[in-house]
Amino acid sequence: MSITIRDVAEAAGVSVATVSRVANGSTNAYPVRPQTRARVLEAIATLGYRPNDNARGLLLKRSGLIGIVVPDISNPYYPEVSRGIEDVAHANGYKLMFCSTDRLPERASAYIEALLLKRVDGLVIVGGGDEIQLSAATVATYDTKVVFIGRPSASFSTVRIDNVGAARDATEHLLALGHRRVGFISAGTSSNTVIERRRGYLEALKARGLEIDEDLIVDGDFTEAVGYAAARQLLLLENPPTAIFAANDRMALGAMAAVADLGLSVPNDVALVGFDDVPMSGYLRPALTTVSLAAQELGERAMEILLKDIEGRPGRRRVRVATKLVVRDSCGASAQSPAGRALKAPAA
Amino acid sequence: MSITIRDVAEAAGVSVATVSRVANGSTNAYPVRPQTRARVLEAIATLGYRPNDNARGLLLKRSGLIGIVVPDISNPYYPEVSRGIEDVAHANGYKLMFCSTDRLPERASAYIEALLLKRVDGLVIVGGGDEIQLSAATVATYDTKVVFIGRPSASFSTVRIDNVGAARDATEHLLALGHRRVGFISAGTSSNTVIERRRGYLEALKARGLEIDEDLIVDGDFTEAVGYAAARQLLLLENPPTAIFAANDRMALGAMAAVADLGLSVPNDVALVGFDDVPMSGYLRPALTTVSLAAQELGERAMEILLKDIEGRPGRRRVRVATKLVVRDSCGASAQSPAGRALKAPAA
DNA sequence: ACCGTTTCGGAAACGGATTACAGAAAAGGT
DNA sequence: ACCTTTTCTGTAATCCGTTTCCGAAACGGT
Repeated sequence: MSITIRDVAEAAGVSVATVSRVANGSTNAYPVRPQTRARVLEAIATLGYRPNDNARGLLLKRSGLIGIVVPDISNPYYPEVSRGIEDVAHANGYKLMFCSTDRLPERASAYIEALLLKRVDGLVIVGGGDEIQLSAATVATYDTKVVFIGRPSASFSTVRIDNVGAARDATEHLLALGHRRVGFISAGTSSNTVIERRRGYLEALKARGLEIDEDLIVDGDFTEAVGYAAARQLLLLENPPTAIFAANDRMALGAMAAVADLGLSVPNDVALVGFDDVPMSGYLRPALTTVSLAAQELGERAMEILLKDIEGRPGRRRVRVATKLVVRDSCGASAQSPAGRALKAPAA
Repeated sequence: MSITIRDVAEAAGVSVATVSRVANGSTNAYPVRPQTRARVLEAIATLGYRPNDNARGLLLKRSGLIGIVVPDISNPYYPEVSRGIEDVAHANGYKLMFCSTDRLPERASAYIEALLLKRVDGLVIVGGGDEIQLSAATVATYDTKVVFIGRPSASFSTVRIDNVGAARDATEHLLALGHRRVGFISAGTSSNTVIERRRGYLEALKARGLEIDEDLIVDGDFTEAVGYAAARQLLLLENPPTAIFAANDRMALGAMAAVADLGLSVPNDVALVGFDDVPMSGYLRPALTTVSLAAQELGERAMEILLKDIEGRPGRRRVRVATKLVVRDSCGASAQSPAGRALKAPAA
């Protein structure tokens, strides 16, 4: 059916060994004469030969594949991370196998298993959701390099941001602007990420000696729709918050819509801060104040770790990528410093 | 190093054939005694045996992989398409190899080549960009099933939407609201998709006997940043448009920001219509009027075609997925029909 | 106890590419 | 011309699962 190396060998009148040597950069130890090489290359071209990666992988014990598992492809944050991984992977001759679990445990484990069967050379697990349960013992059987992005681990390499600190800073920013009732739109307890962001929020309140009002903490699920509902719930309280901190930008967008639909305005009636700094956030009006976390860089760092591991310099590495509060208009701070509006000009 | 089927056989005191029969659903013709089966299963579990997919693929000539190539993972439209593909693929035991070309020709061809080397069982090429040049003769050498989403082809199966018709309807909608100067934010000539949308725009104007003002057509590139710049350029014309039709939602968002920054308002000063209906669009305020194109369904249809092809019922299939103009607030029509505001309640 | 079925398990071939080893051809030296 | 060295090419083993073909064991019947 498909063209094998033997077909090429026959067409060129040489042995399979010679074809192989031509196809890959011929080993210096076994050079191929230019005219022979030319004959082989011609045969490859005319037959349209494509070496079978299964056969290569079987023998070489490497697939040239990196597996990447993300919780939810429709959240723009993950594509950004993926792009970082992809850029570094591609530059080093690796290809990506990309899987989105949609936060479904069965799908998550099915995908991880499939990636292992494919003998990926490395595995990047993105996000801290509990749809993925990985004991160190389990991962130890994987026979591939593993790195986590945004998930704490005592045994494996991780690339993370300081969610607690960033959320604390974001909340403190609102408090510094004079807000005393700050709502928080959370997202369950299934994701480490959100748990940490919530902790940062609480720490900021405590640092100011404010007491925690549980009514001000509402559960979301990372989507606009639920952000909308959560904000609505907050704003319809007897004693509504004057500021809302949403655990991600998508929920912040939903919240912004809810504020508008209640006839209120951001930031005058309600200040709003998000988290992630996805591309759209700077183009909302009012532009969204949010925590920028260099998603692409997270991916790049993770892939670099993987490369080192693959090249035989293993070790548990832990990288922290810096975050930055991007102050735009939605928090109301720009009235004092118009420069905070990052996107007056289209240059992002 | 890693556990092979022979290790398992030895541990269980049986032959490799028996292990294989247990691991897969034992062929009816060669049953395995329950106690033997149990011994084997136990050995598999304790050793943590994972059959090598390279070896299987080599022998069985199938990889269980579907390759998918998208132009730009950061545009939310493509993740939606992917999810459609993924759902159907996953339900049928196929896994996805996902690649984003970032519209770079070298990367596109490198990825397609890599997917072919991996012997994917099927290939979905998404988008109509010219970074991918595929002659029928080239694809014919691929030795895998191929389906295009959003790219016309005389020789291969396609899943498409009626871009021309949808753009015509969207433009006509603006014209029906009384607009006579309607700007169009395009996106180069490299993508079929945008060429068709532009044609639809022009057809709508012609149908009304309006003459084309080239100044009203500005080039974008699918991103918010360039949408912003393009809208700004349009609105600063001596004779600016009263309505703008953007070739996708991301550019529409940029345009919305530009309108606001010029001290104008949507829809009162400028009516705005987008294309794609990405998740955020319903949560912008004003909510974005846009063309909804069932991205997920596109993916599902494509994958279904692939499955049929793989199962031995080949043939060139052409599927059209319906689009729908979702009238929200940004076009100014909702003043007449408040029901047009699709997202008063969070239920999307 | 013997024979004929049925049920199970094993040996071996196969898939396609890589590479160590050996052997052939060409080049170099006298 | 002949021998040594260098340069090239071919043979065959190997990677790991699957499956076909056979032989062995177990069972039932008489």
